[in-house]
Amino acid sequence: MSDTVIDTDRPLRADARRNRERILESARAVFAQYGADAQIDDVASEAGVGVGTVYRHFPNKEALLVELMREKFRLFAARGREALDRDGEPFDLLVDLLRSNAETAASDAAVQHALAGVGEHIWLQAEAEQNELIAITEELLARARRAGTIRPDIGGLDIGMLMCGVCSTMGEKPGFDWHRHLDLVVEMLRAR
Amino acid sequence: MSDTVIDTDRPLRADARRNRERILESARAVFAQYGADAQIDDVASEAGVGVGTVYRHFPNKEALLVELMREKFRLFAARGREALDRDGEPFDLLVDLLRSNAETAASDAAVQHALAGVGEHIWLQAEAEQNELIAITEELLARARRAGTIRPDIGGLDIGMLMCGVCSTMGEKPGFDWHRHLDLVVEMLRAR
Amino acid sequence: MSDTVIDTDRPLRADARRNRERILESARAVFAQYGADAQIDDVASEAGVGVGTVYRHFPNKEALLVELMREKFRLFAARGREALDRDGEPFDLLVDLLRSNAETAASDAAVQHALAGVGEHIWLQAEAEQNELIAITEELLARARRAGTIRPDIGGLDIGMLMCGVCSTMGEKPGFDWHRHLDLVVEMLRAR
Amino acid sequence: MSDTVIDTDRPLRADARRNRERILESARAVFAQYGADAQIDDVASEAGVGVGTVYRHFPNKEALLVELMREKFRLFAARGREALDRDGEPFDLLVDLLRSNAETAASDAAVQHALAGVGEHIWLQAEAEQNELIAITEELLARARRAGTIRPDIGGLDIGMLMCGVCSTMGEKPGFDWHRHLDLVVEMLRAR
DNA sequence: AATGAATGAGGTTTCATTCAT
DNA sequence: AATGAATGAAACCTCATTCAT
Repeated sequence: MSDTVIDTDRPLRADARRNRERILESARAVFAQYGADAQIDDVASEAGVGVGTVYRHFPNKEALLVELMREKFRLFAARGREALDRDGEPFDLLVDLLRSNAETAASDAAVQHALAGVGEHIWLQAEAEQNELIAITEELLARARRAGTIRPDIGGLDIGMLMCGVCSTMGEKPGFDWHRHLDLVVEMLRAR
Repeated sequence: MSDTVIDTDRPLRADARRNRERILESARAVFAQYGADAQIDDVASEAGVGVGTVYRHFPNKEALLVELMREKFRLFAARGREALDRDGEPFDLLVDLLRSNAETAASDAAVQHALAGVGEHIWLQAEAEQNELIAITEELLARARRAGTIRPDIGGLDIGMLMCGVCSTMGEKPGFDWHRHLDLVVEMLRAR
Repeated sequence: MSDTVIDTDRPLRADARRNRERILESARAVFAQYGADAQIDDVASEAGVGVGTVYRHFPNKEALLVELMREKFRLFAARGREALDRDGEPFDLLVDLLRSNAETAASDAAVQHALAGVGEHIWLQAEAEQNELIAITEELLARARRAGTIRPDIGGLDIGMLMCGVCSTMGEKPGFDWHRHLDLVVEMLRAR
Repeated sequence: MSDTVIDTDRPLRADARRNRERILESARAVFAQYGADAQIDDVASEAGVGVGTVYRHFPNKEALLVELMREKFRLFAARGREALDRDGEPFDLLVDLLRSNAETAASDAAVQHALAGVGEHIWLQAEAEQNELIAITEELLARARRAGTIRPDIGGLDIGMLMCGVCSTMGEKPGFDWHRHLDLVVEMLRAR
């Protein structure tokens, strides 16, 4: 803790932090491409470190996946906060948010894995971040509700479920098109 | 089909067929409980047969999973055909169908696995059954469209995607409730 | 045993014998092509019988291989006897014999397997046939010795070893040419 | 080589190298005794390491066998080089070489397996070492040819084939005696 | 006597995790 | 703190042989 002051003059800790970053970066890339089946060894060599170093920073594979999911949720939350700060019609802001989040998920097999069905273990360990995200979503929903542009009975968890659903159709299933799926969801959300 | 007649005079076949049935039954149970990670050895011992017997009937694990999915799709299609034969408001018939199919999926981890996101390999090998299912769904949709009780732009593949989405929220994720998810989907489908 | 008389009026036994022949025929083909790694199932289906039938005639895979080797030795011996009956320079007769036997071996992976190095188990169970073959070879050698056209210190076992050696170079080893190998052997055998 | 200098300051490498050596040593022993049918697990436990360690050093069983064969070829080549450095009648030097190599092969079932007939896969993957060996043999042959003590038409590949042949008679086949076989080969090689 | 389905020990290989250096 | 070699429990699959029909 006391993050602000001493870090720079303790080179090893800075080194370790840099390593942690590199590991996460590689993990992002590797898991995004190959999904949760990717191997820790691949993450390590992509990061240019030994496996042991990965395990020093993350007790096991799951923990690494969890951290990646947390990151994603934090990213989604950050975008949500930006949306809250932005001017515009609340419903449209929400839709933009959902679209960009979906786009992010579409390029990351590990996210799809965690969001869609399997990988509950991972899901369950990111509760704080999810709650934060849901809270922010609720705020957007409240504004849209006030504006009368959204179905009034929709809650933050509903948004979560619907977006999980969209992610589940992002694979190579022939005939499926998650953009269309998302469009349908958006229409469903819109006030009549 | 014509179960009553010829079976008795093909004794060996009957035996093998019974085994095949038992294997599928066990596979259903084992995969339903442990998902696609379950082991062939477990399926075999659950069925009370040797591993070799499983491999005699299904060349590998995937083939077994595929067969289970095919079965499910056939079941869904059969229910669809029943719905087509039944009297009633087309949209309501469709909704009943979706509800009972979802209920079936909810009790089977392997189906969720295949429907939700991962397991595209499996999905891709059940094309014929999927197409059959989609065709039947289209017929139901057509009737509902004529009755004016469904959103007119919804197609069979849309139904497929939306139901995949519902399946993706059937896990233990806290706060999620697939019944609610399905209700939202149904409302979206309903003509305004 | 009394081969000539009773066979025709005991249909089952005739049937069985025909099966045995078919099994051996298929075994010849299958093992010739794939070597000793070929599977009993392949032999059975090639023969158009069930595996059980193969096992009724031969207690196990080895026994089948042994029988095939015995056959080969008998064939070699038969050719040897023909050579003994034929007129001609004894050494030349011997060389012709070796060449045609080598040609036979060259088209049969299982023979090579048994003759060359591995497969002693099989070798050891065909002693009677080998001794017969050696005895015939000795007779040919004796004649050639009397004619003064062969190295006088060569015995039947020597011929066996040298021919085993030739068989060991029949594989796909690049640069190797068993015809050349056999030519060298023949030159060595010739009296100076 | 330069074994004396750098090794000590690369500790981890030294460990791994020691393990690699132990694995090869055990593989030598195990394959020598049981032939190519021996199991990787046996090699591992003989070496006192886990199976995974064997697989870290050699991607599969064949690779291990190949390395053993390469070693042998390198040993044969080294002996050949020694012979080239030694004074003496070239033909006699060659014969000594062949005898000692044969003796080595006689105590190693895996070598016999690879040299004699089967195991072409293995053979084919040691080409470089074979070519080196053949080149050295050619040099010995050239000297003997100049000395007029060897049959002038014999080439390095001929020597290879003949020695393969000798190896093929090293098994337990009754009546066979590879020393006698080698003697015959030697006489064949000698200039008349 | 024939069939071929069933058996299951045994084989190779993978990969998350530990641990010596 | 970092390394990457080592570990070994699985996982999948094969195939010689048995046995119910």
